[in-house]
Amino acid sequence: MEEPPDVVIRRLPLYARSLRYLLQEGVESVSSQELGDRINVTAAQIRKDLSYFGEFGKQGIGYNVRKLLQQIEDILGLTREWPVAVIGIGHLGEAIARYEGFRQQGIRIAGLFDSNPSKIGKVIDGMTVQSIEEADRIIREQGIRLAIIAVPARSAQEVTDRLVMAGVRAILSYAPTVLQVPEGVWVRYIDPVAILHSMTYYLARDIHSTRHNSPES
Amino acid sequence: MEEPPDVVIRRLPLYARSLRYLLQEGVESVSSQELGDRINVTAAQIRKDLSYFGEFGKQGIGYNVRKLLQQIEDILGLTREWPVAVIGIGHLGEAIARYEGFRQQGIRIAGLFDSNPSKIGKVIDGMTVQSIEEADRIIREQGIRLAIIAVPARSAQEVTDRLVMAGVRAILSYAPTVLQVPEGVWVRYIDPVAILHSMTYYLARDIHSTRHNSPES
DNA sequence: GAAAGTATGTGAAGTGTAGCACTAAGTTTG
DNA sequence: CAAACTTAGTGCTACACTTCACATACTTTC
Repeated sequence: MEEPPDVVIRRLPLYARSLRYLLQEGVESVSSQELGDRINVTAAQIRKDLSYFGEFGKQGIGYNVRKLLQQIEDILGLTREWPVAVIGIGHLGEAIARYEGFRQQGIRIAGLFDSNPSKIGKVIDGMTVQSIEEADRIIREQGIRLAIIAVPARSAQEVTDRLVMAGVRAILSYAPTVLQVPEGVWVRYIDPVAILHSMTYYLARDIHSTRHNSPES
Repeated sequence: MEEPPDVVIRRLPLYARSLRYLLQEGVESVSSQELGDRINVTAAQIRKDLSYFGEFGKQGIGYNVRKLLQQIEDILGLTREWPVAVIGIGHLGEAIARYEGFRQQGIRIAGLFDSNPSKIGKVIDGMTVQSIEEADRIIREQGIRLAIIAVPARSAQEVTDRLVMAGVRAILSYAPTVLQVPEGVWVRYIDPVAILHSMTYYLARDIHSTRHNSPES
């Protein structure tokens, strides 16, 4: 079996989420077509994606929602719980710490860290903000491999180096800068400003012309 | 000249940002190689991308930082200011409203909206949270075409329909659900949970095997 | 229980993007 | 001022991903 491409891995969580919604709605069976319509992905794409991991459907029927969800969660490693460190407890870091969506499905906020002494000791949702100095030890002790960075761009690289040194292997960064990491460490970015700036291109163009080409991310 | 693909449009803001940093550092000239090294993009990619819009460099020299930045900002429509409506003022919406990064470079938060009466009237950074009922009028009056959605998944589609009806043409959604929009409306998503869930795949795999394929988003 | 209907899994074709490698044009060196 | 060096712009190639379309398999209908 071939190695699944990263684009496929990125779509799996969307399939999983959609299946969770279906489950809540009490739907027990779904076809690749129905699932695809919900998330604007073609049926063939879904079937191809899943085929990297096995055969999960029944011809003539479709997929059992609960079973497929379990299998995708298993593939993604969501059957266990992943402790996550959050670095940088400004407005954004605090919102992340409080976000219910993280609590579920395999993610557990395991530590909040900041370098600003005025933030340290602050309690957010039952968790105490700790000094960044403590991060190394706690990451090592708890075997934390996932971190979310919400610090200013200027300190993001320094924080990253530190985290990687302590054992973090996957980073979700909200800092508006590209991080350099050694082989074997995964970085993904959340960059709302860049997204907005890319959309203004189309808005500006649409104002000047009437030409349209297909939107939708 | 050919229509630039969307992937290229999405990279332009990254180039722009990197050029802004270079400008702050006092660098006046940069080669595609140097710029690429900073943001982990090949030199050829940068040159190819820019070639969709014209010729901005000097052979043997590279690019004038200030000039290239201006030209990219011009392409992206960032020479004017885009008013943005923010819908959903929970922890995240508030963090968005307070984020300094939005204030700069063409984006101006023009209105904060929520459906929860207990939120309405709240003042955030000098802006008063208004009822979602007011959004239609204000979007029309101010010609707002860009919106950020930070509402729960269950109300995201309803809010979207409303915004589109009022004239919004580009939406950045933080809601964990796929939105259906008519032709001519752009939607992009920020989905930290999906990103984390895609990274756990690699973390889980690395624990079970020693095989590595290249990380980095 | 045969025929019609539905939907998966997948080889093959099609599409789009990234990178190579070369030409052209400028600069620096001696 | 010529030779060596640097770097942009770009046609072409290679590759990766998406979509098509069909064989297969299961279900429902009559």
